[in-house]
Amino acid sequence: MTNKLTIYNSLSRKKEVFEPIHAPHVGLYVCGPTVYGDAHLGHARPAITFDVLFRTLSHLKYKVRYVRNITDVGHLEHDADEGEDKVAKRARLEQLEPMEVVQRNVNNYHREMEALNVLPPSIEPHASGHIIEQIELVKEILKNGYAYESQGSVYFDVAKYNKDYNYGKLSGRNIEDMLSTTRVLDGQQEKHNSADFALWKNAQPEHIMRWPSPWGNGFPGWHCECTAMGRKYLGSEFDIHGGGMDLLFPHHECEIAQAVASQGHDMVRYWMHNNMITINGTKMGKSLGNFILLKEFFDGSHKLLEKAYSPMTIRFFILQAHYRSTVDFSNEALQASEKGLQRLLEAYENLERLSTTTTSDKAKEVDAQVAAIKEKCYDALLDDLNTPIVIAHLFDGCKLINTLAAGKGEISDEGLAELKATFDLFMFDLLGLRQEHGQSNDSSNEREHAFGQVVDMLLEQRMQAKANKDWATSDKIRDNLQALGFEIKDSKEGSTWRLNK
RNA sequence: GGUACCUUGGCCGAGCGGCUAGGCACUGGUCUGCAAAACCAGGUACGGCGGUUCGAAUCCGCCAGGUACCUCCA
Repeated sequence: MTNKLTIYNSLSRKKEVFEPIHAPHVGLYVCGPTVYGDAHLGHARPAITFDVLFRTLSHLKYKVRYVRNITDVGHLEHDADEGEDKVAKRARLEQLEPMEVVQRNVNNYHREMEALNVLPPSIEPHASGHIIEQIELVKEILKNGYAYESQGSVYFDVAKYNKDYNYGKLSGRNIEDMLSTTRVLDGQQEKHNSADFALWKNAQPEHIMRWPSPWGNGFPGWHCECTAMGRKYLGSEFDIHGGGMDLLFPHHECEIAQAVASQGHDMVRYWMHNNMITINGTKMGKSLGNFILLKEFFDGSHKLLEKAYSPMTIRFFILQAHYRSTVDFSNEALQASEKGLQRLLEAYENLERLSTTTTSDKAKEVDAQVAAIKEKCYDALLDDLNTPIVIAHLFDGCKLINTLAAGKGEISDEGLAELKATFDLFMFDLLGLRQEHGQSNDSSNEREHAFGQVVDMLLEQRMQAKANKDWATSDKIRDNLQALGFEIKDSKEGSTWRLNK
């Protein structure tokens, strides 16, 4: 592989060649979930997108420190200044400790990410565990004159900042219009300007989640955590910051402002944003109430789902679209993904059965095809993580394997090894797909194994019947197995089966 | 209202000025005792109207429709 990784930088709105600041080290920060509820399909997208990035960077021999935070404080509902803390609200409703809510949802999130084969990040810091760092950040911004204290809260002075720097450079909005139109409205409000955002919020004693600070008891503003924790673990300048497109404004814009206001220069080189998952053409979002939980996909319990979809189907479905495109949920699309993935995985299994030849022009041709597939997969992945193209080339490999398995064409030992290596690398290591084994605990594996042997036994009897041209018996066995959900595939070597869900 | 973005064959979804994307579904064929699976073949799609160009799904303009952000959201 000779090409370099290019990524689309939201800041420049262009694809750029990725050059780490301190090679071979790479700092990657991604906004993780606010843990006040279960993860839905929308959460899977950034997790999977940046998981592929993490895997790709690691494969390119970079030493990646991947930080994905847990927001467990400071994220308010509704209006950023009036709303209730999301976690605190949930705790109140369920009569739990806030940290009980946090722990439960973090546990669930981890379980679901594991099911999706999303690798754990290097560090997963909690906002609540970094109050001191956030207070320090606020102090620095105050000291530099880009914030003001007001009734126990501290607000970022957007107008002042915008005079010296450029507030809005990431989201591309012209903040001057906003500032001039809104200035008239307030005067006696806490904020000087409605565009200003909270760095620290005063909290009354009845508020459970509050910490002491130079400005009184309170809690940090939402945007502070990422700036403070990103800097703590990745340094005052690091490579990549990712997250969903909906966070671009205000969250990431504010992060930039906070970083620049505190340290005088940018903290992040490349900003990456994944697009949204839509449902009937509209964004899937908690506030819209049209979201489907990941666990509902896995067990098929949501009313919009025709059936359950496995975690790998979800992962494959997401990877079949480019991360910067919206992708629309539908049962039809999901089922298409399910079948496509199955086809790939079965082709991989067929690799085991291929025989090789040592010398043949035909084999050389096939070997060349294999090399081309590998090369194209690399090119696609390094081109801003174009996973749909990678998958398209894997399907080419899939066709090649099946053709060989059908006894047409030849492949050399080396070609076969290369083909397998290509699938191992791209399908499993980089795209992070995996074969799904029903249950992973041993006792059920034993049971499944025993059931499998029973099916094998039946198929053996069917082979006997076929050998005797006793079609009635052989068809009866096949039809009965099919009625139970088994798919039977015949070939010259014998029959194989698969249990369809 | 402001700012971005999107509109591709039955469905999903790549594409970034010329070369078959791919998957699912469908149709025909090969194989098979019959099926299934697999393989082969088949459909020349780019919202509309103009423009630039030897050449446009791809660039420009207008129009139509849609989405996102501007308030919490991955």
